[in-house]
Amino acid sequence: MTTATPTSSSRELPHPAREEIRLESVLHALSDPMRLQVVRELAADGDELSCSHFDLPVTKSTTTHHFRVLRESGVIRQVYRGTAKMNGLRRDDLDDLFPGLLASVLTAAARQAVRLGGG
Amino acid sequence: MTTATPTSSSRELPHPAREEIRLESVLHALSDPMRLQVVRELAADGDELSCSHFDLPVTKSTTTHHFRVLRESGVIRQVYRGTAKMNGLRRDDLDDLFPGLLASVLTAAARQAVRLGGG
DNA sequence: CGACTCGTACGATAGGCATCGTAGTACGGG
DNA sequence: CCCGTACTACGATGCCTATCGTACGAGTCG
Repeated sequence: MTTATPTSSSRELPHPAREEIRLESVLHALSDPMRLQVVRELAADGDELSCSHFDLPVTKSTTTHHFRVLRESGVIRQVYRGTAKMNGLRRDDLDDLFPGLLASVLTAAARQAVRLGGG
Repeated sequence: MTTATPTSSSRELPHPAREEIRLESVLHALSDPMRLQVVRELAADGDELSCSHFDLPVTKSTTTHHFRVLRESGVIRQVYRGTAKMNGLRRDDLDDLFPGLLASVLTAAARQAVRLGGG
C-alpha cells in the first residue's frame, strides 16, 4: 500500500486531540512574537516546513521550546521525517473548533506587519 | 458643546492610542480565563459595566490587575464615574485594526463554553 | 563504522505575572 | 465633617516561561 507516508519511524510526538484544544492555550501560543511569526510562515508557505527552515533570532533550544508550545496547544502538528521534523498548521481542527479565528489572526498579523514595517 | 459627559473628574486613565495597540498584547490579554470572561460579559451585556459588577473568583486586587491589563493592551476603555469605574470594549478600534478578530474570539469562547459546560 | 546534521533533554537563570493582604485615596451621602 | 463604598498602590510570594549552553540521541551519507 502507498499508505500516505509511514511517518518515517517510531518517533511519535504527543498532540492534543481536537476536543482537547483550549481557546486560551491557542491565544497564549499565538501571543508570542516568535510563535506568531512561525504560524504566519506556515500559513503562507504551506504546510510541511522543517524546524530548521525558520531563521529565528534565538538559539535552537529556544526554537524547540516554541515549537513544542505550538504543538501542545494544538496549533501545529509535528511529524518526524528522517532527521527533519516537519511542521504543519492544524487548520482543519482549528477551523472546526474556532471558525474564522485563525484567519482573522493571520489577517491581523499581516496588517500589523504592514503598518509597523512599512512605515 | 454639551461636552458629552465630563468624565466626572480629573482622574484620567492612560489608554494606548489606536495605532499603539499590538496584536500580541491583545492576544495575551485574551488568553487569561478571567480576562476572557470579562470581555465576554462586556460584549454580551453591552458597554458601561462597573468593575464591581463582575463577580470573579479572585480578590479585588487581582481584579484591578486584570482590568489594567485589558486597558493597557487596548481591549477595553475605562472611565471613572463617581466612585465607580466603568468599563467598555473598544470595539471600534479593535475592529478597525483587526477586522473580525474580536468577533471570532467571542464566538470561539461561546462555543467552547457550550462544549465544556454543557457536557 | 565515522562524521555530520537535526533536533532534544536537562539544568540554570532571569524576568514576568497571577495572586494575595493590607493600607491608602477618591468620591458621595448623611 | 465623618463614614461607607469603590478602587488603587505597594510589597510579598510562588509559579510560569523565554532564554541560553552543553551534552546527548536519531538519521543520513560517505
